[in-house]
Amino acid sequence: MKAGQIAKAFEINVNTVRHYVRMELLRPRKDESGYHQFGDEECRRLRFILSARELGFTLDDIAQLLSAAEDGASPCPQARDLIEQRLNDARAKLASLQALVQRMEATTQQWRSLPDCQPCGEHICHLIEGVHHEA
Amino acid sequence: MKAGQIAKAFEINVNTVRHYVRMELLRPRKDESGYHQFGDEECRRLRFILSARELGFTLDDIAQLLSAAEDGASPCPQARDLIEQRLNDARAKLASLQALVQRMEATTQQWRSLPDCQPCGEHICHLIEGVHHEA
DNA sequence: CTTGACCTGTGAGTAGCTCAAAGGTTTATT
DNA sequence: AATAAACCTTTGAGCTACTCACAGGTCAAG
Repeated sequence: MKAGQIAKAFEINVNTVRHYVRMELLRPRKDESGYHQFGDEECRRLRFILSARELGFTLDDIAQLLSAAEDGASPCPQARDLIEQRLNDARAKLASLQALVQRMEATTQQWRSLPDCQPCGEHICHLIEGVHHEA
Repeated sequence: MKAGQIAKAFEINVNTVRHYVRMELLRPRKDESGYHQFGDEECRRLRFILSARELGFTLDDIAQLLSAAEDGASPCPQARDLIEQRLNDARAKLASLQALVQRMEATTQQWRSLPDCQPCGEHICHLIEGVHHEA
């Protein structure tokens, strides 16, 4: 299997495959003419990579897990640790994103009843700066 | 006002100020010895930038809005358009992040009742690959 | 024997900072 | 003064996970 073929098999961009090769998450052999040869082992690794990615592991995490597994160790304890961290990260991101969406929704809502402003030398955009002409 | 002072005044990292200068969102004059001079106009711009950032505008959006305002036009119509787009983007991100967090939560939950696995030549990590030995 | 479809490695672009390095200026202390 | 501390400047690079462009090699079909 060459790069394009494994990419098609897993339905991912061939550049993603090459990216993983560059990062050394995948380490295919090469044939005489310099083409990568993806065998069963590489398919196994790629399947693992994609599953882990789905679960929010970073590529760096994945590299660690793969490297543990290569050393014959169980990657599970690390996986349990790492997913906790990623889950915390994700929850934090989620919270700030939720707050952002709420701010944006409230803002667009408000803007519907406000007129456009003209540059006045004081502010650049009343809407954005939240300056509501009172009185 | 020099870079460090305006940064402190707005409670942001001085490197962020410099970043905005580099992007030309801020364009302070320079004194004889090459130091940036942030005056009222730059404070106004920075206040605007930070407000817009809070509302989810990209720095690129902000550059457009500033440039419109500089041309004497009202940035409001653009702002209304752009925030719709950013809101759509944010909602999409939010949805996929929510899905991720749910996947992660369900997964960590499941993992609590599953033992660590050993490398078996078939899979790299049963936990991650979701292979549950059935029967 | 040429065209087209692959393949390779490398460099750069994406967003918004953040930090480091190398060097100039100003201020405070001795 | 001299010197050191605390600023300032520009520039380049690092972060994440790709994605694309480019230059050039390989291979199968017509």
